[in-house]
Amino acid sequence: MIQPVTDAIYVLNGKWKLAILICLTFENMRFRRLADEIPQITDRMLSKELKELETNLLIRRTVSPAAPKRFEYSITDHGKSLHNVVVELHKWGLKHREEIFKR
Amino acid sequence: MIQPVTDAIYVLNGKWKLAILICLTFENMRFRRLADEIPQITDRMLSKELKELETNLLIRRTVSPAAPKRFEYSITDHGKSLHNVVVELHKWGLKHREEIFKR
DNA sequence: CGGTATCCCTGAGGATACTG
DNA sequence: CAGTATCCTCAGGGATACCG
Repeated sequence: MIQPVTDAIYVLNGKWKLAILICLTFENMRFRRLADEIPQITDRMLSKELKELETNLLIRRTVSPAAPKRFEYSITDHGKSLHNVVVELHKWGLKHREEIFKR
Repeated sequence: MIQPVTDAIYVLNGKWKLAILICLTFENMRFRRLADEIPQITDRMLSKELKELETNLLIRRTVSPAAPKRFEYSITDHGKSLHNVVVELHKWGLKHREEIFKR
């Protein structure tokens, strides 16, 4: 019963996963662009996180056929299906902040 | 914009937090009972996680006045307000499992 | 541009023993 | 029963340099 919840957390685990997913929600991006959008991330971590997201089918990496080759990352339908989760986390995060500060 | 999401994740972070919260959703429990309900957890980790959950106002620890003193943990209203988050994580976790296995 | 390869360090979490 | 105290391990993640 708790397992699916744990699974979900596990997939979203990693310091930059949600930042990357949220970026790609707005538009498709190439590697360098993502690195610029997410200020503190290193190339190494960006590379690692992208691979894990791809393995979990949340994003996809496409290569343009023509030269110069371009590698573009985009969110999959499965990735988009995280929307409700993110919305609830967002709502609760705001609420929690209030709750903590009013004490 | 991403900050509240990060906050929420941060509060739920820790290997046993959700397990503990879900246990306490069903009934109030004392330390030893929780340790029994969550098979792999050690006393040290249970103690740590309980303290963090209490600091974040998700659970409360009450001491019975009469001897023998009993220490009971229960979920707060704020803790209960995580319900929607947990439900969405659960739904998505199930969906994700399907998605991964059908490949 | 789109990454790898190395090296390193910290902190989450485990094992075990002990206490009031 | 309800935890603390100690010690230890390992993996997540940072810094930096390099490659096709």
